Amino acid sequence: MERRRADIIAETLEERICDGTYPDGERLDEVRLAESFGVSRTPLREALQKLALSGLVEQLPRRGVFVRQPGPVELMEMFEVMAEMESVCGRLAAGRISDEALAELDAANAECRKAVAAQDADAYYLENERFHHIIYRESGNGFLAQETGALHRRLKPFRRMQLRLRGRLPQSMSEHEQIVAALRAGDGPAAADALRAHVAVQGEKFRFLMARLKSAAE
Amino acid sequence: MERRRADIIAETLEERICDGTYPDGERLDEVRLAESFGVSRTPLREALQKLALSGLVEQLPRRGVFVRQPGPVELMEMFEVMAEMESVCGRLAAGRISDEALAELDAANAECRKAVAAQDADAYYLENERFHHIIYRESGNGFLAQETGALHRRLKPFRRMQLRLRGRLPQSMSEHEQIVAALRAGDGPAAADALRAHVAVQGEKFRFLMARLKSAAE
DNA sequence: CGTGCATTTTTTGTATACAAGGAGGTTGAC
DNA sequence: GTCAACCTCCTTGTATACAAAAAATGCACG
Repeated sequence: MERRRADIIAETLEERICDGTYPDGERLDEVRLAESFGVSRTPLREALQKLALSGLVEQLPRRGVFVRQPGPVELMEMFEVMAEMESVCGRLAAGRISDEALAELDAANAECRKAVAAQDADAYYLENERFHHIIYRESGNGFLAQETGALHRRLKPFRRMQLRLRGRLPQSMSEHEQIVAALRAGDGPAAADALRAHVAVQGEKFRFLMARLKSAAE
Repeated sequence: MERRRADIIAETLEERICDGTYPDGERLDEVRLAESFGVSRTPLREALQKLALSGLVEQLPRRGVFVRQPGPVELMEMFEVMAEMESVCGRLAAGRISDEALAELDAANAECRKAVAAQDADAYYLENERFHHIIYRESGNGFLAQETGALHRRLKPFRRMQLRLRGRLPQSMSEHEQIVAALRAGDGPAAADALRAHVAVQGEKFRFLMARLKSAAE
């Protein structure tokens, strides 16, 4: 499918930006990166443009590309949108979800429960991701599922963080169960509210983390 | 701001794809287009990649790029998402909108009314666009406003179409007034419902147009 | 006459070479 | 001594040249 060097490079750079290897504001030097990847500037430039369109880097004409980590304000905005989109997915899915998908959700939740028992936040996140993607898909709207998935991906590192807060795992777990209950009942508004709250609380927790990090830095 | 040839070319191509100059499935030849623009393949390729990321063309590795007009199903999906996003904008805006913005909405509506009286669908669409963008902005969420605007832009040619249906202009007008009333009252749910319905009806009208075109072609 | 393989040709992907614009330093004037 | 203008170097943007892969064509064989 994607056998172009440029795409592989874009993927790698995206990962590095998300995991913080390149801090905010860092200039990404074309020639140096090209060397390090063992390619010429051409595919590297294509990769950078791809990143620019995803919003991960800013491209100042004739000046270079700079890593552009979303600030606190933008992050909260993104979490708000994420909450709303998941909410919409849930509302639509409530009327369209199949029995098989409900079983899948149960299975994912069972795995989540195991992870909670094992206090394994990473494993929890993995299954949590599966859980959410099932709902996106069951919205019955491929375009919505894709867009929601894209935003989910972009917020991934930040969503993960807040799971490490004490007591968050069991709380998230119970929210998941409420969501499934609403979906099983075919109650659109309830599913919408439950999902919106579920994601909104993630934003809140994350905000709290940010504030703590900031005050710790001072 | 954007003084790169590649960006200008991307813009031009985007327009041509949207207005149907290049039909669905058309292969976009790099060398021919490069010649026609009087540039080399490099900036042209960058433009094509940009379009690929916006979803306007599909890029088969080692095979070329092809215009990819959204099919009826995908279009309806996009309209559904559009309706939901506008709805969210409206709900948020109801609690955040300023008096100045309300005045702007009134002004835009006044212009719309003039266009209705003049039976000028183009003028109507112009002011209609302004109307909606004010609401996006007043959602108070820059990220949401940007994403909603992007989708609006993509659906633009299809939104325009349905305005030419008989009786649609006055109907749309009255919907606008309901929306402003809900926003002025600070009634989030009402604004959300009004906006969702307003956009959803566009999707419906558009679907009707599609069906008619299709049957006419047979 | 049709089909399958090989060759040729076209086209994409990548590398390199060239041009243009900006950033920073140095020098000269006030 | 300081400010400004000019010059130089470095980086980005663009063009061209090269390589590899896929499509097309022709030839041979069944």
